[in-house]
Amino acid sequence: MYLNEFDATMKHIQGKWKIMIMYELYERKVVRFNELQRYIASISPKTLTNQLKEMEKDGLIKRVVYPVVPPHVEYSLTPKGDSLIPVLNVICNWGLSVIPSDQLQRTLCDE
Amino acid sequence: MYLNEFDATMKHIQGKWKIMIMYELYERKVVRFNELQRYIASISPKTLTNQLKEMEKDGLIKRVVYPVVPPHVEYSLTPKGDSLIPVLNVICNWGLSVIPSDQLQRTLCDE
DNA sequence: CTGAATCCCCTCTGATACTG
DNA sequence: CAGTATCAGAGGGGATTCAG
Repeated sequence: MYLNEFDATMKHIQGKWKIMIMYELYERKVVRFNELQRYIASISPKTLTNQLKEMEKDGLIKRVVYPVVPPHVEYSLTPKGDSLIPVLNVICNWGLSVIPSDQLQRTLCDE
Repeated sequence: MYLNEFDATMKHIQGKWKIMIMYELYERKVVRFNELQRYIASISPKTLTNQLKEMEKDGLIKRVVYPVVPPHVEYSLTPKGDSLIPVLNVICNWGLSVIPSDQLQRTLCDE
């Protein structure tokens, strides 16, 4: 089977919210579960959990649990997650070139 | 909503076989339906049709019909499709960096 | 040869309620 | 606060058959 590398990358970024999660972690460095849920307005806790678990398993993000009450969990990008950011920018910039400018609302490219 | 550009690009490359189709068209320049079906061994005609239609609608590929019997249809990349190739290479190369080298069978990156 | 039509399955995601 | 449990829906893709 061909295209292993392509699929390898795609597996990391497939998932409706992963890029948005990456973006939030990239911007804010350290974010809690509840914050992600608020920033990404329409995501359900179940889906957020799923995406975070996959990303953690893929080595893109780090999950740190503080054993306190109430629970406190922090998510952040790993170096591997950081290394994916430039790739996302390339993807984003190509998209920029194919969207009619009057449909652009806000760009995250090159931020 | 954010991330318009990213989603715009992703819409173009999402679909289980689109990258493989892109790759075949990039390598062979002009390919017929039946050839694609053979090159991409396990794709069903229905799925192949779907992917080609979407890609044509997205402007990535060009479809030329010769009104003869039996039918003769040729597919090729458009300039827009060509412009996506470097993006695919970036994606592919990142994947190359995260796959253990002993799992690599064949690379399409930088070809 | 190039698809279209049909049926089936399966994964992903959403909505909601609940727990330690 | 940070999830888990459960139910449900939509869409993508596979297998097969048929048509112009």
